Amino acid sequence: MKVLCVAEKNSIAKEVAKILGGGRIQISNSPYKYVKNYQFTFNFPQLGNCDVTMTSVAGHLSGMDFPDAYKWGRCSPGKLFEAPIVITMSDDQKKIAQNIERLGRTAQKLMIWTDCDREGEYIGKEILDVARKGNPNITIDNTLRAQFSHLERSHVLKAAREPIKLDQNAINAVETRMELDLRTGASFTRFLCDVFQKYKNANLVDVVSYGSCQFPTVGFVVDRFKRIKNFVPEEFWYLDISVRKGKITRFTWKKNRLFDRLAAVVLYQKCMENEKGTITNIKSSPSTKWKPLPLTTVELQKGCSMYFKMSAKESLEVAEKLYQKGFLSYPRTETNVYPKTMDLKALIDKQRPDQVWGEYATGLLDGDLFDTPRQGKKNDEAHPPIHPVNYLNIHSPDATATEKKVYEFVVRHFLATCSKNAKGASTNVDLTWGTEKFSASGLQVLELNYLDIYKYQSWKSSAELPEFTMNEQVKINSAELKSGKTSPPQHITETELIALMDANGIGTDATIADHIEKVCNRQYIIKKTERQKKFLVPSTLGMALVDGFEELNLRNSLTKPFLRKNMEEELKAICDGVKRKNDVSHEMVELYRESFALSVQHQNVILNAYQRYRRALGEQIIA
DNA sequence: GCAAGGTC
Repeated sequence: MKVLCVAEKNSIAKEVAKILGGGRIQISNSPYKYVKNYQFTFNFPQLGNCDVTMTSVAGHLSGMDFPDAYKWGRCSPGKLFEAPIVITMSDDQKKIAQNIERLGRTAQKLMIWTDCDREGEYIGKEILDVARKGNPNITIDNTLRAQFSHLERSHVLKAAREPIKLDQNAINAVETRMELDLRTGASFTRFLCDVFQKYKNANLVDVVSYGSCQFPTVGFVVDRFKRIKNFVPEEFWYLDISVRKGKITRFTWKKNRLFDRLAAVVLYQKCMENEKGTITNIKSSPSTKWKPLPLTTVELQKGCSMYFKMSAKESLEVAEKLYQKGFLSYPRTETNVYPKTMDLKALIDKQRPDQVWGEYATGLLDGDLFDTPRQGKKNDEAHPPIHPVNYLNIHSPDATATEKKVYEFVVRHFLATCSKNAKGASTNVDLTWGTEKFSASGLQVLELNYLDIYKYQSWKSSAELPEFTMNEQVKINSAELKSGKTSPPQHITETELIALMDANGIGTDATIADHIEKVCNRQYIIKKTERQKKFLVPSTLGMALVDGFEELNLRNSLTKPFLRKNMEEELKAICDGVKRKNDVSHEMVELYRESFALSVQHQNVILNAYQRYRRALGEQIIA
């Protein structure tokens, strides 16, 4: 029997073929240069000895679009909520499809090896539809679906031997997402371009696009910017006291601060009637600084943005190159727990030759410094956390500067996850003076452990506290009533933006960087550097869009993350079989249609917001 | 000239 296996990308096809084929594989080219065909034999329990061709696609095999009659300018944008949708293929996708169709003609069975996530399930359906064109005997019911989450040998063999079926619910969920994103994205984008037409002619704005991820992204940046702009500093008062015992120790007020000056003055005067205070509690406890969790895409991007000032897009691109060259594992992952089968020590072993961290790696293996990694709670069931798979000598001139940084970061992070937590001892002393309570704390770092390799973080001992005893009467050395002012929040950094998007389900690990880049290109937000600090601010247009849409008071805000989150929940309901695709699609389309109608009706509100900001230009730092 | 999601 002939079996056609299709993976989501060539790298998976290659690895799976290597495992199933057991070394006897024939490789041939396909019409598309990134896809190869691997031929071998394998004994499937239900099918017996089979001639297998393993190939792949390269992500989605098709896209969605509107028919010609609904192209830009040929219909009013609102029509797109009910327009028919056609499946389209790019030239590259056609080449890939051609390969599968041809291979399908001679195959009796199709086995899907796409990633085990929602999109993977849909890609599986795309593959099935193409293979069916070559061979009508192939149906969704007789198509096999391999279930695997990583490429460990026994796991892959089990996946080949115990296939299941494609999950129609997951396929429906993705179809719903694609349809909604297309209808809402295209309709609002065309509408907004019309609204801003006269500014486009003046070259002030380019395409004014709407996307269910773009707007909330801009919304986060605008939100922070406004909080800074609208910030009013408030004066506060606090007691600042010190005690002398051998040396001077400062104590902080448990009330922290008061915004009522008179109340603070009264308390201060009451306390000043006492010359001494009493030590009411002494507590020493071990203190731990936790090592990092295994590395996800989002954490990689946050780290590279924070420590190397790299953009999210850039760090992912670099990690991808390192993955293609075989140095790093697959860099798009949500998983922050290592699979049980992963041989951590073998991976550490590969880092021994390094002139900088080789000694540390050796210490982990030969000493007693190795410690079981922490286990995060996220698992995408498709890819392990990012880790080095092969040694790269970054001290040689071959690698680029950014490759060196990213590789070193991944290695140090990986070694840190396999190290012990940092340990310290903290002491807390409570003091009562008159009616008020104060405290002082000291930290002694005892063992740096992972911090020896994870140079991006630090943990320092504070000045040691004197030896106080319980109920000890101590003389107050100094006592002052001081005042200060609250300060505004800082401008949002790309790191924070990534974290906000991740936490609110805006985009995926693979697309968050793309969305940030897109809203930069659309000139909704601007990257700024001041005093060597990089941050993001909204542009005039970005501010106006967020303000304008907020002023419309839509039932479901387009600039906040809730709508997208809502859609995510609806998609999950489809996956779980709780809701039907058509119902969700219909409900959501109606919801957007209502917002769209109001936006069209009150488009002057959006335009006014823009004109208002343009007039205010000059004294603003926004462009 | 439109979306977001895959991947090279």
